[in-house]
Amino acid sequence: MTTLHHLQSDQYGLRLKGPSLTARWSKRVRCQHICVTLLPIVPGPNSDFQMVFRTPIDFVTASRLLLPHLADGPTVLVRSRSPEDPPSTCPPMALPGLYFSAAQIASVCETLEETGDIERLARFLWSLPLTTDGRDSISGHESVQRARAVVAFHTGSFRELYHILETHRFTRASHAKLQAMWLEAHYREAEKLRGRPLGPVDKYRVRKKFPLPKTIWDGEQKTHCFKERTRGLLREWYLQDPYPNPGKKRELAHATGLTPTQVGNWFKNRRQRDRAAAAKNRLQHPMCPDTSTQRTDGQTLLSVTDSDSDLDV
DNA sequence: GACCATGATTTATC
DNA sequence: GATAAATCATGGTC
Repeated sequence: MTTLHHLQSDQYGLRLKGPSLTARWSKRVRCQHICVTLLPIVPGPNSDFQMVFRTPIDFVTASRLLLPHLADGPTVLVRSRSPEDPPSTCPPMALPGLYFSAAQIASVCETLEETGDIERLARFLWSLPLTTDGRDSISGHESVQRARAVVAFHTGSFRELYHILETHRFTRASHAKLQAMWLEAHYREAEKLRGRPLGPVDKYRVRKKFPLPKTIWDGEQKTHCFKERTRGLLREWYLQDPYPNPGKKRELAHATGLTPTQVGNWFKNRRQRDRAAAAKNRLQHPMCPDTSTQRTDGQTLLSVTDSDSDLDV
């Protein structure tokens, strides 16, 4: 788990200081648990004991709750630093009773987001310093902003969600999830406004009304129609044989720049719509002879109707 | 808002 | 695996 790795690699040597007790904390990861041992440096009535935490957030929460009771005086926890890790390169974040770097906070956010425990994620975010302008090292971290967006979405704070998504640039890896949240939030608001579930067309209009912000969209657009030259080639081949074999499909795919699947879809749709058009034609003109012909292999081959040839396929 | 065209997907059948 | 049928998703027009 990423977070555990970060915590482990950071080699916490937390020191608990108080008038009557100085204890050194060591931490090791045991399976999926964080195991923390309190080792009194000054011999006294306090014996060694261990605390085991399931997740980093448990570790954080428990530290905040328990440590003040372990010292007589005000508790100060500091991260031990190696000489090559001067404080200026990694300013610690002042959680009450505990310091974490921005990277560590981001890791906790990622872990909680992965586990889906939004309530705990919300509590963790709430415990962070109040800086939301994105200029500090915490808010500048994508994982933290994504976590804030997730929490805003799940709590129905859609205004906040939109603000986060519109004012922070996210990497491509986050786009799919954030786009889904953006759309779903707008769908829910529209549903609430209309008092009924949205149909596909309603959703389409919502999407048009609230296009994805550039911060969560790379600008790539799916093509709605193939190029005219491509469609011309497909039409020609279809007239020759509406049931191309895999070899022909590959050949046509190469010629058009489409994938064989796209070629297959096109022929599939074309046959289906030709049949529908022919059926409709028969209903409207029952006396007219059937325009379908038979393939040499016995399957029905539908001719291209007048209306079909007018279609810009 | 209704409707259409079109590419993609899903489901059932052979 | 290929196909038919139904359906969804999207872009567009009126």
